[in-house]
Amino acid sequence: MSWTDERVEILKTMWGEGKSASQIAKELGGVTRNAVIGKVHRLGLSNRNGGGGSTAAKAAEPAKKDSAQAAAKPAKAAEKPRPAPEPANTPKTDAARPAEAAPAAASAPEPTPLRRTIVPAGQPLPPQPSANEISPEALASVREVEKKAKKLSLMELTERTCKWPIGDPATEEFWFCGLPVQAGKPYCEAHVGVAFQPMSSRRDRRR
DNA sequence: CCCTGATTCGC
DNA sequence: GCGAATCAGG
Repeated sequence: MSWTDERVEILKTMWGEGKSASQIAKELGGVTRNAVIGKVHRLGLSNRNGGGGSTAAKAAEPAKKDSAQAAAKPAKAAEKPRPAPEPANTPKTDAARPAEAAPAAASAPEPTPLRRTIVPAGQPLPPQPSANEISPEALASVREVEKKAKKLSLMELTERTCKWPIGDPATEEFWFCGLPVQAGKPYCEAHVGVAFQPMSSRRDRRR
């Protein structure tokens, strides 16, 4: 497979939308995520904004044995042909909402058939409409997950099993989720969702 | 172990 | 230019 204009465009679009290299590679087919990343770099569009689950922009410290490329890239800011896709958004409360939620929502398209906001390639994903409150989806997925829980005991927990407790510790009805955790988090995707709340929502527990 | 992107370097 | 291997990290 070669990087045809079409494929490059898909790459640019998806990368711009925050898709991961592996996702893009899978989408394109015939290439590995390494190839995608390599291409991304060669195209000069590496640092995309994100934060969240992004681990990028960490290796700024070469610390090589040989003095190959001392000063890396002092000024790389290349303008992107992507004008602020935010026409007239008027957040009443605003309160700086970077993109903390975006990656989380786009990180698990496979397992959870939540909202599959497929964007017809062509134009980048404009705003990130889905303001993530607690989101009924999150709660729903938690309930869903609890049904699929592996019901692990304390002793069975490992570093990569969700440690979300389910049930009442005072009864027999108690176990841990046990599903695979996402990154370095203690919980699975769904439970991370409810454990790490935006600090919004949940405000009123109006019971 | 899963995953992420970054970088290097032979091709 | 390409991308596997490697690196660095969550």
